[in-house]
Formats: sequence, C-alpha cells, structure tokens
Amino acid sequence: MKVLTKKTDYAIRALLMLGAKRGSYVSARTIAVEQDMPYQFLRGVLQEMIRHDLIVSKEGVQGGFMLEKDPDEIRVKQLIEIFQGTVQVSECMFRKQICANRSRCVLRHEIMRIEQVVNNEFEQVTIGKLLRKLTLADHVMLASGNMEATENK
Amino acid sequence: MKVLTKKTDYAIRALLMLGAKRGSYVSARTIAVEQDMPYQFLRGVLQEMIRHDLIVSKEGVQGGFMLEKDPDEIRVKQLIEIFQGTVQVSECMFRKQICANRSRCVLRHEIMRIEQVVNNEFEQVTIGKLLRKLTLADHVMLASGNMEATENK
DNA sequence: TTAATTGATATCAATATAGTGTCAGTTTAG
DNA sequence: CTAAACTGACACTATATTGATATCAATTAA
Repeated sequence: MKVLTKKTDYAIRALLMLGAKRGSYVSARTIAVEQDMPYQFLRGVLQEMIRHDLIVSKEGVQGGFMLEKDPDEIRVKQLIEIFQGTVQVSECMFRKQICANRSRCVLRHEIMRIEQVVNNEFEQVTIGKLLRKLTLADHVMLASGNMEATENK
Repeated sequence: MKVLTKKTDYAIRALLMLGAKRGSYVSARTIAVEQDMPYQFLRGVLQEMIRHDLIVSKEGVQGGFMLEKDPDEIRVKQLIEIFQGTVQVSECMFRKQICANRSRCVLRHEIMRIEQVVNNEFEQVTIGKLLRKLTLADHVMLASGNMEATENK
C-alpha cells in the first residue's frame, strides 16, 4: 500500500524548492538535478500544477517556475487529489444503488470512516508547514556541524 | 488512491461469511456465488489465508473452509499486510542510509506520522467487530421491513 | 542568432492488480 | 468402486496504473 506516488512526491518536493526560492524563477532542469528527479517526468508534474494555479511559469532563457499561492494554502491533500485522484476505498459506492451486498456495506462504512481520518490528516499538512520544518531541521544540523545530510551527490 | 485492493476486499468478506457460519465448512464455490466474486481468484485468496493460519480447509465433497481464529483477533490491518504489503509511503527509507535529500526527509517524517494514524485505525477494525455491525444492521433492516439490501441477485 | 527554456503531446516501459485455466489429489455419496 | 464435489498448487493472461522518455513548436534573453 503506497500512500504517495512519484508524481505527488516530486510535486511536493518541487514546491518546497520553489517555496525556498520564492520570488525568482527556477527551471525544471535545476529542480530535476538538485532533487534528483527525471527531467521530463518532472516537467509534466509542473505543468499539471500550473493548470491548477499552484505555480506560474516564464518561458525562454532565465525562465522557469515560481510559486503562485501562499505556501500555507497549498495542502498535501490537494496535491494527492490532483495526482492520485480522491482518496477512495474501492470503486462504486454511488448513493443511488444501495449496495446489494450487506457485508460489503458494513465494510465500506467502516473504511469510509478511516478515509475521513486520513483526509483530515493530509488536509493539515501544507507546504508552508513543511518548509518551516525544513529550515528548522537545517538550523539544527548547521548548529551541530552535521552537514552530510544536506549535501547532494 | 485506493485503500483496499480486491484481494483484501474479498478476503474480508469471505471471512465475514465464514464467521457467520462458524463450525461448518463453506466451499469456495458457495462464497464466490453468494458474494459475487470470481471463483478462481477467490480460491487464491483463501489459500493465502490458510498459509497465514486464519482459516482451515477440508478437501473433497462437503469440504470447504472454516474460520480458525477468533474473529476478534483477525484484524483488517493484518489482512492488508498479507495482501497489499506493509503500509508504506514510498520505497526505501532504510535506517542505515540517512536520506541524501533534506526535503524528502521532512516529507517522509510527516507522512510516517500519518501512516501511524492509518495503521492504528486498521488495527482497531477486526472481523469480530464487523460481524457484530453486520448482524446489528440486519436486525434494524428486518425491523423496518427494508429487505432489498439483503437480497442477492 | 542561438541556446535555454516552457507548452503540448505522443509514446513506451515497468509494475501492480485482477482474473482464468489446468491438473493432480482427496473425500463422500451412491 | 466410481463419479462428482472439493482443495492444492501453479502457470498463465489481461488490464490498469505508474513511471519515464522523446519530439517539436513557441518564447525569451544574452
């Protein structure tokens, strides 16, 4: 059971990078290299985020992508929805056709409850929160002199 | 994002059926027909559950499957683990290699926390609990005269 | 003018999920 | 003792999802 797919993972990390460099354009190439993501794949992810007004782009030399929304208003929940579709337990479950199978109904009811819990959690996590944790962690590392984890191969 | 795969879904519903008919053997054919599941596929699921000592089987005519464990001790969490592998956010995350990428680390940390929440929820749901909800729901339905949902096509 | 870029797609590869088929062995009813 | 109803154990196919690559036109700055 994999909670985040590559697309969502790349999206979040790209946003974190854009969030850290707010105000300037960062190219897909730069993000791909620094975050070790497949270039073309990442581009698709970035374009999807443009369509959802999370970021803006500038073409040509010195172009790239820039954060559009307030990091605190970009929720991981939304990213999951964009790249993985709504969190759902199993298919069907249309209101109209009350499911023909009792045990399936009982199961669904229980799972939908858990679904709510998960959604709630992902709703709480924003790019802003992650950004703050990121910089906080880096401060701790700098203070302790432990730098390896900050390096990029 | 799909929480339960068909295998897990079938497994749970098969167990509910075995739980409702404890003490007697129920054949894969019967379960498949009554619960509307693909016969051969279900058989694979049942065999997997035998390997994990959740159920026992008897070969030959009048044979079938029977619940082995106490329904209250069969947790949906375990079924998910058997049929979908441990709940994990993304691959890797081995303790030894501290991840080379800071933003990935921060993300992981947050996701692992949510993972805990989800695991906890699934840990609470047992076949026993579902069985009780099932029979309770049926009583309510019988009382209100609403029978359609109990019928099988 | 050229190189660095995005926009827009098309296509492919890899993996995971879902489902089918076959055959040997077991058991019970007749 | 035989036929039919079963499970055990696999091998296989199909479909869907995910992950990744490739191409080409348009844009922009140096």
